[in-house]
Amino acid sequence: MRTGGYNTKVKKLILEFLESKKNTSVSVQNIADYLNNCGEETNITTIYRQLEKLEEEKKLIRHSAEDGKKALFQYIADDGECLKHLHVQCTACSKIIHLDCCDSKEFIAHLLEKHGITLDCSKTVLYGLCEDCKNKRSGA
Amino acid sequence: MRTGGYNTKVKKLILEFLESKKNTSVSVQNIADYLNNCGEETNITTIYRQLEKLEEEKKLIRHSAEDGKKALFQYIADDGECLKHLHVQCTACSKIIHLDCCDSKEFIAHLLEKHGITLDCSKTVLYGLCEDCKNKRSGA
DNA sequence: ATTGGTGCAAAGGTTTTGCAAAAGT
DNA sequence: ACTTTTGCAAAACCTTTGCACCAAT
Repeated sequence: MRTGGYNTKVKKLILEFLESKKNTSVSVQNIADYLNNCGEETNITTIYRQLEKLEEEKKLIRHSAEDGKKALFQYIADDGECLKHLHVQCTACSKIIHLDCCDSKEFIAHLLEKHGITLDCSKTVLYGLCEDCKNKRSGA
Repeated sequence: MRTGGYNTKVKKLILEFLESKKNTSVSVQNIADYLNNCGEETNITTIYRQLEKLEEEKKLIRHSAEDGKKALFQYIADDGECLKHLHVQCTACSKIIHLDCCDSKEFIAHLLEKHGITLDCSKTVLYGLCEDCKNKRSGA
């Protein structure tokens, strides 16, 4: 039995969009706008339902916008590596930085060893200012 | 000019409640229920407005529930230490663990030095399973 | 033919806003 | 007296649900 369901236009386009936005997170509205631009006007309900499925298939992770008032979605690398490391999202430009370096993995290990905490990387997003945005800001 | 505004019953009670819940985060509804139990029935709008002010006064931080559909609030230690370290919230029992150990601060320093990222501890919450909940789960 | 996907309308939940009345300073 | 806070009603916003219809296998 396949898990992927049918291959519909909407599903393909959503995945395509998310893939092209690998380094950010997108809102339901962002997706709706994209589909509109593709000439594939899609009811927002359909988008919600597709996202639900894509989340189950572990093709993306869901987190919430900074204001906590809506959901944002992030594409996950096919190899599943994204589920093993943390992500930082810049509070200014929304760029997502993948922390797949040793030190960050050590931090995750530290949490487990010293604090007994099993971190859930799919639910956690760190927020901060990235280098580029900091420079822009101090330059201003 | 004072920043604190007037000292109203509602404000006092909300702070009192948040202080008593230092190690969790509470929702607006939690606060409303508490006020009700105190015999101080309060319109939910008022609670939202008080929380807004308390946030400005840096007495609490706001983050979003796991489902991303509502805001949660966490009391901040008077000395402001909470703004300098990260917090983990257990996805099972909602307990908040303060990461004020050296290794965690090293991690924050690492993000700045190696990745140029200035982490914002007031906006970041890590999610994972705490030791107690993990043991309960594996024991079941 | 069967199963899964879609659109629409309606409803649910959380949060915000405007205005007049009440309370704190 | 003056300023802030409150309550109420209404609205805004995001998300979910039910049902009939359409599309993919």
